[in-house]
Order: sequence, then C-alpha cells, then structure tokens
Amino acid sequence: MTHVSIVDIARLAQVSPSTVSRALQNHPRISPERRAEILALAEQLGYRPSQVARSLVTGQTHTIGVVASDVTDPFVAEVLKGVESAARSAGYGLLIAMSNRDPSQEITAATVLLDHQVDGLIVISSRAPDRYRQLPRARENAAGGVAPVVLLNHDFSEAGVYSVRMDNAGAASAAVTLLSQLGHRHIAFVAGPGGGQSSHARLAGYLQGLAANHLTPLPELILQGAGMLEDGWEALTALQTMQPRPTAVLCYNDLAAIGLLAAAARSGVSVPDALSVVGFDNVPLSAYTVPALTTVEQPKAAMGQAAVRTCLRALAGEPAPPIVMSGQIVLRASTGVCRLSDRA
Amino acid sequence: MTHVSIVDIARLAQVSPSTVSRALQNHPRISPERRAEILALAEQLGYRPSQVARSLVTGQTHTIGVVASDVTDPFVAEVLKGVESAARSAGYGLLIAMSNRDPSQEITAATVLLDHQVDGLIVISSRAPDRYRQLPRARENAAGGVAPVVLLNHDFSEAGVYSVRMDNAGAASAAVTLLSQLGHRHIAFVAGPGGGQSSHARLAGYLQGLAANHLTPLPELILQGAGMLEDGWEALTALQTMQPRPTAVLCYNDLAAIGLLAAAARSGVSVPDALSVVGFDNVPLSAYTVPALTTVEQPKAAMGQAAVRTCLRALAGEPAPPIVMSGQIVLRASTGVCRLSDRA
DNA sequence: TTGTAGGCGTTATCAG
DNA sequence: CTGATAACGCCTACAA
Repeated sequence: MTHVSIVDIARLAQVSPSTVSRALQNHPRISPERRAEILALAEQLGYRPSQVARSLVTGQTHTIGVVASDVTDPFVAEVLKGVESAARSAGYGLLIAMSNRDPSQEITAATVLLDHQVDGLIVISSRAPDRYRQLPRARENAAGGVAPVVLLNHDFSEAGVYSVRMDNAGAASAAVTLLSQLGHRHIAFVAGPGGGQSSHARLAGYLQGLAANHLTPLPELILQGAGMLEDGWEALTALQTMQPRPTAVLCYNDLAAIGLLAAAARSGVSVPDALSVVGFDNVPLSAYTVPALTTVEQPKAAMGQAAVRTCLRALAGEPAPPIVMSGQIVLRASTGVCRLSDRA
Repeated sequence: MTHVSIVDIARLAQVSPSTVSRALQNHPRISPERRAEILALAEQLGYRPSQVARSLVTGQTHTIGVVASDVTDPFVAEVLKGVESAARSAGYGLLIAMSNRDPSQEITAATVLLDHQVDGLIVISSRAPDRYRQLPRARENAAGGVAPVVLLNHDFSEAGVYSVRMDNAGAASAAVTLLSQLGHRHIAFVAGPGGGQSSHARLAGYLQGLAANHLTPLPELILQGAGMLEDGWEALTALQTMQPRPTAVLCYNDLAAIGLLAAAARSGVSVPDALSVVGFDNVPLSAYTVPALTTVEQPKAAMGQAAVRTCLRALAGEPAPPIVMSGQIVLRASTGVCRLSDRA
C-alpha cells in the first residue's frame, strides 16, 4: 500500500470513511471515544491527509503565492521572512516566483502561481500593478471567488486588490528635513526603479521636503537609479562633478546608499565630512557599513505579516482597508553638519 | 459558471471529455483538426486546467519544496534565485519554508512542505540532515515513490538523499595558503554554525591549510560564530586581545567578514595593514565593503540550478551522483602582505 | 480516432 | 451520532 488513506483507517476502525473524515477535522458531531480511537489509529498508521484531494473538493489550497521582484534585495528578503512566518502560523504554504525586477515577468509569475491555484497573491514591490485587473480568468478561484492580490508599497484601488505600504513620501520628506536642519542646502537624490510607486513616492517626498525647507529643487540633483549597489556607486561620480556640489544625498534605498558609501571611500570623499548620506529601508547591513548608515526604518517583517493578514482577511470576505505604516529615521554616522559655507 | 472545465469545453465542442483531455496534452492519437478546434475553444473560453485535479490523479504536483535556513542571508538568497529560475523553466513551482537556522524548525518545515505534496525537496544549508531518514511516511509520494531530498553544501549518502556542494575544505585551505604566502603566520578563523557540514568542512580546510603551510594550529585562534554579521563584529575584540595577535583572519562567510570589517573600522584597526580579512561566498556586497573584501567565490546560482537538476533527475529515476563544485579566490583589498616581523 | 467508465482521496449532503 | 452517496476536475485503461 503506497499511501494510507482515510478508507484504510475506516476499514481498520470498523467505521465509515466519513466518520474518519469527521474525526480528523474535529467535527462536533462525533463521539469523543470514536474520535480518540480513530486519531490514535491514524497516528499509528502514519496517516497524512492529502492536501490535494482536500483542495479539489474545498476549492482552497491553503497556499499563498508570492511574487518577489528579487530575493537578493535585503528589503525583499526581510519582508518575505515576515510573510513566511505569518503564513506558516496561519497554516498556509507559500508558493514563490521571482519577477527579476521585470514588469512583464511579474505578471507571468503571477499567472503561474495562480495556475497552481494559490488562494491569494502577495506582490512584493510591484512595478506593473495596473495589469492585475487583466489577469484573465486566472484569478478565478475554484470556489467561485477571485483571488485577492495584495500589493506591497503600491497603493492601488481596484476591487480585489489590496495594499500595504509605508508612508514613503512622508519618510523621504522627513529625511530631507533632517539634512536641512544639519545645514545642507544642496541635497541630491538617487532615484529608484521607474514604474515602482515607492520610487515615485520617495521622489515626491524628496521634493516636498525641499519645499518645506525652502530649498530650490534642481533637476540635475536627481540622479537615475534602480535601487541597486551599482547605482550608488555610479552616482558618486556624477555628484562630484556637479556645480554647485551637493553636500548631502538621499538614496532610494540602502543598497544604493551602500554603493555610494563604497565609492566615496574609494575616491577619498569623506563621509559625512564632505558628504552626508541617507539610505532607506534600514536593512541589517546598514548598521555595518563604514561609516554606519543613517537611514529610514521600514517595518519590513511587520509589513510582510500585515500583507498576509490582509490577504486572509480578504479571503474571509472581511473588509481589508489599505494599510499605511510609518517609518522612523535611524540616525547613524553617515550624516553630519554641513561644513561648507554657503556661497549661494 | 464559476470555472470552465474540461466538460464545458467538451459539451461545446460536441465531443467527449476525454477527447478534450487528450487534445490539451498533445496526445498522439487525436486528429489535428479536432485538436485545433478544441484548443481554440479552450483558449477562447479562458480555460485553465486544474493543477489540483491533475495532481490528484497523477500523483505529482509539479512543485518542489525548498527549505531555506534564512532568505535574509545573501548566500541563501542567491542560491534560491538559481533554484527558482531552473525550477520555473522546467515547469515546476516552488513551495518555500524557512527554518530560521534552527534544526528542529528545519524538519518541521520539511514536513509541512511534504504534506503539501511537493515532488521533491531542496534544503539550502541543512543543519540536521540525519533526520531526513526519519521523516515518517511524509516523504511517501502518492505515486508510490519517495520524494528525493537534495541537500546543499551537505554531503550525505543515504538512499533518496542527494547533494550539491562546494569543495569547502579545499577552498578554505587555499585561502589559508594565500594568507600564508602573504607572510602571515598567525591566522585566526571565525567559525560557522555548529551542525552545518559546511562549517565543519571549512574548519577542516583551515586546519589543513595551516598544516600544508607548516603553521601551528592554536585552539584559541578559532572563534565561535554562526555566520552572521554580529559574529564578525564580536570576533574583533577577541582578536585584539590575543597573544600573539593574529595578523589575518579567515571567516566562515562574507557576512561575518563584513561585520569584522565594520568593527575594525570603528576600532581604528587598519585593514589590511594591521589585519588581513578573507570572507567566503563572494556575495555581491563583498565588492562594496571598505575595503573591498577578498573572498572565496561560490557559484551560488549554479549550485541552485544544479540542485534542481539533481532533483528532477532523481524524480525521473535517473542516477544523480553528488555534485561537487569548486570555488576561486577573489582577490580584493582586504588582504595584504604581513607587516609584522615574526618574533615567534 | 473517439467514447465510456472507473477512480484519485476528501468533503459534504443527505438520510438513518 | 453515523453511514451511504455524490461530487471536485481530470486522466487512462478499455472498449468501440
């Protein structure tokens, strides 16, 4: 016998399969003795219920799909960790697929997951959220419902699409204010990947921050990037050749900031004396850079857990309003008072 | 109609469900016209085959389980990326669970995945491989087989258990030789997590390297750790108070090395002038530390892909011998010639 | 080449 | 409280 099933147990226990089924799922209408007896037997036989068979009839797989832009990004990994722990403790499995930061792969990945019949979808850092409304009949759940989609750091109001995000703009703005209070007047920004709403919001926050502090926004102070180490590295050269030269820079994320820090060290640009650097995310590594990175904390694990909660709530038919979390600035050694006199 | 199924198509196409089934899976015995007609109809109706129903009958889910010690570890993330791409292109989904570096959670996670009927299991950095032989009937596949388990960086010969790993000992030994050739005589080692075979092998390699270079192994030069940033950070203090003071240190992984680098910078210990540091893994970040980290490259993505290939091979009943990859030393700025004269 | 019938392991709806 | 019985959506001999 390859696999002990519910009927095997039934036979040995001299009861019907349905009774066994009920015993196994703590159904109220069954005598305690029977249940105990059956449970013991199941245990002893090493019975493992077939999730597959169960899913076929219930229409639920107890599985959540996660499409991640890139697990190699510490922010994503950290969020994923939160997602995993929450999912696991809710009895849900996690089916994962990577989009490799590519919008078209993103919906391909989503489709694959949906085809594997995940109950819901969590997208960590979507870059193509508008396409979810087009996912053909793929989102149709066998139970007749539509798989909820939870977007991380991407506000998007559409039926069946939920969101959990940070106050990206507010935090970015706060970071600029911090720099302004330290006396910096020329603050650059290394932008994030196009298409991502978090990039957009952080850029907006940067501009708001400048305005709030009566600083003039200069287009050339905004550098392109994609939230990767290389971007920060390359940004330094650009910063050094600018006129007037910025004395501080806010980066889309810690990765870019770390790249920038490395470039600065290599080029002999002293941080924070000659240049103050602020990151975003507060990944574990940011405490171990040289100098330690001032950054904006994002409650990464909590966001992941919130995404799962939102998903389950949607699944249960309960209301699941957008969640917006806020982040604190973590002051470390990469920022300092502006040493340059301002000659307008 | 909640979900279009094979019988819906059959009805509309005026054929039997089995014909539709055959058309959908490119079965040879069906007329091309029918197939075309049916395929078109399916497409038009937005038909999505139910993986669940399919799995119930075939006994295969086309899903591979991955238990990862911690996605937050860049090495693990990088390997996972390789696993994902290989799995995806083979048409397999990925069910993931985290062990949080805890041996007991590791087998719990494995069990959860197995209960979700994954076809095979890949364990990224196992710390409790001997327990896989005890996984009760959980590994029993519905098709009557046993789910193959592929261990990463953990050699383990047992039926149904496969392995893909690096030549950890060889690489560690080579790293020691490099340091020795740079003139270092007192080389410390920051060890990795207990239980992991890669820790064990790298430690062994370190000792072999010492022996090969006629250096005396001193127990106090071996520091405990778990492959995390903190371990390197804490190791520095220990190193500084040793007599004689080591002039070089090999770390279990890049994370520990990065922590060590940070501590050194904070304490004013100049790297590599006063201390040479070598990591292991060559994670992307290691090129962006200050100074850039000399380390041992591990073909991370390739290892992940090899793990998937091994798993699929085992699934197909083909032989899948252990795979051992080798790593190159990547020479960067954290190592240098020993500046201290040797006073025995 | 195509149709029929049985079954994969569970759950759920009925009667008893 | 318990037992038949019918799905769930698909695959696969076997029959036609």
